[in-house]
Amino acid sequence: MRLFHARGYDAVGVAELGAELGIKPPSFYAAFGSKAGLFERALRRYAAGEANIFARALAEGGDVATVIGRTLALAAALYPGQNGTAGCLVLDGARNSADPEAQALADAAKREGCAAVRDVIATEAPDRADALADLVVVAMMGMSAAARDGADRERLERVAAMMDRTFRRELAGA
Amino acid sequence: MRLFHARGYDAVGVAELGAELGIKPPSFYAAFGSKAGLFERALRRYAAGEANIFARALAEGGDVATVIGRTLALAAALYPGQNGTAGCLVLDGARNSADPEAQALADAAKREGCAAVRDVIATEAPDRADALADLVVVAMMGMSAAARDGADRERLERVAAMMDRTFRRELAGA
DNA sequence: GATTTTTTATAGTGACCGCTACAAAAAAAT
DNA sequence: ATTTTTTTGTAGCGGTCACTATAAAAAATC
Repeated sequence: MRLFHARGYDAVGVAELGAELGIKPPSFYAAFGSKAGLFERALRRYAAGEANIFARALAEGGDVATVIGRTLALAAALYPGQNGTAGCLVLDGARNSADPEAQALADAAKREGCAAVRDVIATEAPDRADALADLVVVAMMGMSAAARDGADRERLERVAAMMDRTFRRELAGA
Repeated sequence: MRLFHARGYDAVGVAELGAELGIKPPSFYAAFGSKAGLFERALRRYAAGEANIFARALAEGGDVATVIGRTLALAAALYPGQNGTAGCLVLDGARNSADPEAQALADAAKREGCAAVRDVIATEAPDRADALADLVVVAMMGMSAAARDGADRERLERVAAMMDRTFRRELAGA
């Protein structure tokens, strides 16, 4: 998960993944079936843990604006990463990958996350849920990309604060 | 340029690039020196043409808010692309690339573009130019990523309109 | 302790990568 | 028209890719 997160799907080889896990290729394939098989498990583990910032923000309760603002703040705190693991694995892990299977896996995870955001927004603004969800997702994708390009937490937090104000205004009135 | 734009630096091979240009590998290396050499020329051509949406927006004049709003609208119109060339070549062309030379070339082009945005914003808001430029750049990176994930023009235009309102509000008052 | 089953390491599969040596063909110069 | 230079195509360089056949070691069963 860490290697995929740090360098992206294509840039990491099976031999290196095995070395990180302390196993050799045959054991790797016995355990995961394929490189994409491990990627799928990495995506699931990622989405099931603390990296799922929207789920964490949602768990703390509050109205939609509070949840979204908390999500953006968590993104700013998490996306700088450590050991090169910047940005979001789901959003950017298979970006520009030549492997259609990896693309499909990441795409499915993205759709799941985006749908969760949209559904929560729809509880307060059913008519504009799609547009508002797009706003949030574009903000997260942009922050993930900026983090991968080296943006630190301070810069991301400034952006997150502005995006939070934007979302509240857009949610409140047309 | 089109192949790099559509699939990213690593996913395109020299043989395929040569086939697109109607030349064989030896002629390719005689003309461009290396794969990264062609990528550099592609980035320059991209930034020198109509894909440099900020330069186009700036050329039409107006105050900072007008220029930024126009930039975001142009991004929404351009980023869906055609023949798979979605998003921005500079922002996403070397994303997750394993080649440090390609990364450095794209990074330099990004810095150049970001500096241009910051400098223009600084003419009206010198104190908050960095933060406001980050907001714009994150918006563009997010729209580029969303376009690469299949977002169409309509969705991007809705996001661009919201980001335009955000920028005007943030520029106007703290 | 002997036998069977599972797991692992060694080694290598064909395919593709960026890149290039070499020689044939085309162009230019004499 | 002959020679020289440039350009180009053929073929292949070493290297890495995801993946696997085979056989040795370890574990489990009898």
